[in-house]
Amino acid sequence: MHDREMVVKRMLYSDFDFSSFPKAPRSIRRKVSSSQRRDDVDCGMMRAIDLLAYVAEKLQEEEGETSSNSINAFEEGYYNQNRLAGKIKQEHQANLASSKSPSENASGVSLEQTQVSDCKRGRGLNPLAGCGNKKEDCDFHVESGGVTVETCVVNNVDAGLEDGGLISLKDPSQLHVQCPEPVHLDGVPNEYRNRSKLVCRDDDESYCEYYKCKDKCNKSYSPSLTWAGHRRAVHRSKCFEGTKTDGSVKALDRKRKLCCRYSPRKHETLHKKRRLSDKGLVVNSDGGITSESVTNSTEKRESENGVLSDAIGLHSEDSRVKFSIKSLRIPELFIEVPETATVGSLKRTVMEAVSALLDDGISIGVTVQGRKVRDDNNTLSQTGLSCRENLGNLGFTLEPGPEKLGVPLSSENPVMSKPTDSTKLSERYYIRSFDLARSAANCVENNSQELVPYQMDISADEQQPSSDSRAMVSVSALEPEALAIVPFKEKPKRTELSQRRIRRPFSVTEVEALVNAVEELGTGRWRDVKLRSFENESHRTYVDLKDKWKTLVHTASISPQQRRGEPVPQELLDRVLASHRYWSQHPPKQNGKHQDAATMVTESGPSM
DNA sequence: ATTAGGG
DNA sequence: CCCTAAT
Repeated sequence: MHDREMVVKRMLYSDFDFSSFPKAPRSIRRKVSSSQRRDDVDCGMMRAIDLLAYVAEKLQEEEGETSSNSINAFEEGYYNQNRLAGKIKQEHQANLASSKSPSENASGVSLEQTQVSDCKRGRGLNPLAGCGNKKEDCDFHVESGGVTVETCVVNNVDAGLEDGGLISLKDPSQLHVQCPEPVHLDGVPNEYRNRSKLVCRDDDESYCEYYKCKDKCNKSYSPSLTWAGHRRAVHRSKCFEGTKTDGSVKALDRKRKLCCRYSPRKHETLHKKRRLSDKGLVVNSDGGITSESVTNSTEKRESENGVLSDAIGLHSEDSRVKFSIKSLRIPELFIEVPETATVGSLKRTVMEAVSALLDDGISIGVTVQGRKVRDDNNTLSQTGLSCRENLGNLGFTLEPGPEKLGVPLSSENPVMSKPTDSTKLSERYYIRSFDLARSAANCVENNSQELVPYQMDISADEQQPSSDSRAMVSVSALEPEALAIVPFKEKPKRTELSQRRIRRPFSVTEVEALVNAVEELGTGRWRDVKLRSFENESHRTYVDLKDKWKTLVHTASISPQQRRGEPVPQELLDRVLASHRYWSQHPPKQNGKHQDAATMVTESGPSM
């Protein structure tokens, strides 16, 4: 209840005077039962928005008489009329008081519900329908972002206009409407606020602006709560406690995440830099608020989302490795809750999920160069973590405790099975594996205060704005009892076992060494190349060398203008092409003596 | 474990 | 760089 009140209050922090709106008779309004209104809440919202559209139009007409610029008539009309504020708040709170239970939430429309439902409504609706207005063909767009307040107002408006009670106007100038501010969750950047305006255009070339909500963002997931690890089932029954009716956690594959996400947008470099390290809990209302939206208010998110933060600080001397862990995160956490869930319950769901994870015990994995170090007996230097050679590539992962692995879900808790589908019971369900967490550690070279960029910071530049590896909360419109687990269908793309390695561009020196080796050994002997010229560079695998050669050949084949990155001397590129050409015609003999560079150059002819 | 090639 | 198939 408190949560809902809070939401509503936030919705209503701009007041709306309702006194000038004629109301339908009480008898009519009373006909709308609580359940009806809940079921028809979307319609109610839209009708209210319709009303607002009409009001806006009227205001616009008013404005149009004195100003030719009517673009923002709607908003201006709202903002210029302040004196009738207040009453709607009382009405809305009254509605709250009359709602029977928090779960019904008939009038306390949640943020999620608002946005999703408005998304559903989408465009193409006639905002004037139901208002008795003659206008037609309004292009009515609703895009996600901030329809919240309208909805809130809508309920009140709706209450007054049930049964299509005729209004919203002998003298439109008497209308005094204050435009409610859109309600946004913390961290939503301005771009979404800016784009969240709704444009209502009619045939008169005049239009007003509302808030928009994209209708393509309707995808919802079946509520479920699952936990995953290593292709083996990991069920945390604790996660269900208190969440099985209103929330869920599910691991999803990365592709699925994209379904309800805004198309990527460019962000400032600063945001890019921070993207990965700042990623955290994100509220996603089916396209409304996405993870990449949360790129500001860093400090706050640090405290909110750093599940384990400021964990370790180590110092070093001599040959010791020193590093610090800024934070440990749980980025791949998926949570689904019904759209009727309140923000408060959403928070609780996340909290329970995280708590369950921690309470059930986790183990720490160590990755070096993105590769898991399995042998606990290895020394850091043995794992290639000599700071002299490897800078900033020590990583940690949070994993489920080993005792949690290998448990098929079918033998678990009945909650885990779909209660309505007995055939499913016989299937073996697995919870998708996913990155429970990962972190980057700073490895500082001995005798140096120079910090190596965080792995995440570096890779952030490589990431698209809608990059993965973040927690996301989506909202589902499905029934709470549709609790389901995720059948294991496919191998997860990447788990903590195989974190992507940091990108480390080859230096010219390395390129030269590579060219020298290939000239001598030929292509196809990458292991030998590795051993010959890169044995001490543990982060360069023979596959890396092979790949680099491939890109070198490509680079040498394109025009200099098309090349990127640190320029490779043309002389080297020429040698690359020469070697490539030569070894294409002279496959290195297996176990045979290798051709040396002199021979190659000779046989390549004068064109070299 | 290596190599080759597509992504 | 990653992933996978083929050796």
